[in-house]
This record gives sequence, C-alpha cells and structure tokens, in this order.
Amino acid sequence: MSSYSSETEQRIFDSAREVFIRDGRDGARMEEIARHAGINKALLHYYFRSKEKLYQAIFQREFQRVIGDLLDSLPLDLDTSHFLQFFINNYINRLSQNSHVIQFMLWEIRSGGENMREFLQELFSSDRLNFTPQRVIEKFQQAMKKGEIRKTDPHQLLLSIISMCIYTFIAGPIIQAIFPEINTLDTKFINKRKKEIFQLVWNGIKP
Amino acid sequence: MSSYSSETEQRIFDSAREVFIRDGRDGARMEEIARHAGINKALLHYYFRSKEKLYQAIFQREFQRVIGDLLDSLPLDLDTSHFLQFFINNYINRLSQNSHVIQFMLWEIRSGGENMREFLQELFSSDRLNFTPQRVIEKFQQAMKKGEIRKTDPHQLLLSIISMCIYTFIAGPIIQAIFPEINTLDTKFINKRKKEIFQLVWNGIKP
DNA sequence: GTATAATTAAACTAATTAGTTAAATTTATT
DNA sequence: AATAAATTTAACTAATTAGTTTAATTATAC
Repeated sequence: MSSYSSETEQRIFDSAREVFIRDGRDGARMEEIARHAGINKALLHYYFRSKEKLYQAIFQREFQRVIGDLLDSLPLDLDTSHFLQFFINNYINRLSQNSHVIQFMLWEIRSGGENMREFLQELFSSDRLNFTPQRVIEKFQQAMKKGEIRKTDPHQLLLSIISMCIYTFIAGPIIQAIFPEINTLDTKFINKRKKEIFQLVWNGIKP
Repeated sequence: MSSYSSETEQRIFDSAREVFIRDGRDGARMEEIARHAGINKALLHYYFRSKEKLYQAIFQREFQRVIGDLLDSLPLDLDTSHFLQFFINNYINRLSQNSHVIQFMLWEIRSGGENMREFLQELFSSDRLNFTPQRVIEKFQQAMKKGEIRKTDPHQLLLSIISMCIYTFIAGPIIQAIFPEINTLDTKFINKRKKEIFQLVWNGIKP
C-alpha cells in the first residue's frame, strides 16, 4: 500500500471518528464523513465497504487504545494507598482526555452491548495486556489479607471507584443543569474530584 | 374529552414509551408505535402532531414522575446516617424499578442535554417538589457544622453517592462483560450494592 | 336523528440516505 | 511511455420513513 493511499485512509479514520462522535452511530452520514476527509463518497466506499464496517473499525481502534493504555499503565509495585491514588488519577486523566470514548461506550450500551461484550472478552483473555481488571481485584484481596484495608467485597469496591471516576464525564450536562456552579470540564473541578474520590475511598476502607 | 378518546391517548402513551425505550429516539417508528397501540398512523398523528412532540411528551412525563418521586420521598427528620442509608436505598430502588428512565437520560445526554437542562431547571425552580438537590447539600452542610461528619465538599460528596448508585444501571452490559460472575440486575447483587455503598460512604465521612 | 368527534383505509408526497455504477482523470510505479 | 492504482464526477437505484390527504365509517353527544 502506497504512502499516498494510507494517508487517505488515515484522513478517513480521523474524519469518521469526529463525525461518529459528533452525530452518533445512526446520525453520522457517509457523505459528511467523505466531505470532511476531503474525498467523495465513492472513494469512501472504495476504502470501507459499508458504514457498519467503518464504525466497527473506528470503535474498536479507539476503545482498545484507551482501555489498553489505561490498564497497561498501572504500576504493580505501589502500596495500596498509592496504587489507589494512581488508579484514580490515571483513570480520570485518560477519560478527560478521551471523553469521546465514553460516547462510543454509551452507544454500544444502548444497542445492547453485544459488540462490546465480545470485544472486551477477547481483549481480556488475550495476552495483549499486562494488567487486567481481575488483577486489580487480586491486588485488593492481597491488601485485605495483609490487613492494609478492611475486609470488603473487592468487586464492589472496584465498581464504586470506577463509578465515581466515570460518572461526571457521562452526566456532565445533567450535573451542570442541577448545579450551575459546577463545570465538570474545568481542570480545577477535575483535580478536586480526584482528591475527593481518593479521600472518600481511602477513609472508607482503611482499617 | 371523552373517556373513549383518553383511553386511546393512554394506549398511545404506553406504546410510545415501550417503543422509544426499546428502539431509541431515532430508531422508533411511528408506524410501529401505532400498530403497538392498536391504531393506525393517521390517528397517531391526529393525537400528536409529530414524532418529536410525542417523544417530548413521553420523556417529560416519565422523567418528572421518577425524579419527582425520588426527591419527594426523602425524609427530612432522619439523622445523617439514616438519611444516607435511606437516600441510597431509595435511589437504587427507584432506578432499578424504572431503569428505562436511565435510557431516556442517556439519549438526552447524547443529544447535548439541552432539553434536560431546561426541564430540570424548570422543575427545581418550581414549587412542585418539597425536596431539591440543593436541600440535600444543605443537609450535608448542617451535618458538618454539627460535627456528625468530617468536613468535605458537599457537592462532591453528593456526586460520589449518586455516581455509585446509578453507574451499575448504566453500565450493566460492560460490567457483565468484564466480570461474568456479576449479574447487575439480580436482587441479591442490588441489595449488596446498597450496603456496600453505604458502608464505604459512611466510613469515608464519619469523623 | 343529526351533528360532531373519533377512527380506519389506502394511497400518496417528499425527503433522506446507503450503496452502486461506469466513464473519465489524475497520480504513482516500473 | 505504459501500466496499474487512486480518485473524481455525477447520475442512479432502492429502501426507508415522517407526515398528508381524502373519503368512508363508526361511535358519542345533544
């Protein structure tokens, strides 16, 4: 494949990503994606046979990139308190820098989540990641055994942490409707959120 | 209006609700809604001028019912620990019994949340509710003043609690993809979730 | 019993849009 | 220069679907 054509492919990827994020899986228009990439509809179908195939390609690429990075960057050797702090900071940083992935997630959930189930199961059972959700659970269990944190259900704990990290990014418009003084995209708010989540969790589980 | 016609209107409401929940705002078909209500398309447009008007009617009706009930049922007189416990139980109970409202919420967020912003601002500034989010914040602030809980940002605290209560209902399919042993709709899981959220929060904020 | 409102049927309009096709043109490769 | 690959143009198909129209029918009210 020539550098010429792969450049076009890259432009299609970038444009499709932007349009799919902006208009959704159904709302996106192939003509708009082509226009945005500076090509025409015929060429778009020349590269990707159908809208469905294009969407799948974009979704998987973005999802794997963000989720993979998220887990792969976790340090194994930190003590529980610092691991927690790192986990929360890392999670929120990557979400705030890739908030479009949340949009993809919500569309997938809306359509039953079957695509995502397949994709995640494949990802976590493969050897592509050196850290999986299961390993986070095990780290919590070890910390309980060592008495570093009080005994509690590790799945529930992980769910609670993830909930707190992700929800403001999902529900930004609602939160701002209820509390106009909050701007969920503001760096100051995001940094405060990190600290508050950590404090609540750490106070909540330390022995 | 005759009892005859309002019966038809009710059937339209029920059918539209079901189809909008199942197929989404865009995916729903007027013909399908009519068929489901046992009438034809012409009559559907006779009652509701457009799909958009019908959707708005359904959305507002459901949203007001669930959110209104949620807030109106909160007891003012409980001490902080029991209020928290009640809040969490109540929130999770109503969400699990009205999970379709979460679907509406997600569609609204996807389309920018402008509808919902208007709707919520109107709802909270009206006198229709005897409890608002702002009053929950005030209750937290009073508890801090009295020394019942440690000093912390009350907005952040409320956000954390709501996050933990709602996220499993939003992300059910993902959670089950990552941890197949969890069934987010199982009563046992839901009850455990209530207890774990309360314990984490209460341990996290008691002085 | 007559007027009014509710309801049906069926055909229609008008707009949108994914995907195709075929011929011409431009660009890259050798 | 010759060949193949990439790209454009523009018209086309086929399917979908919201919303309309009109005439006929049935139920309700007065």
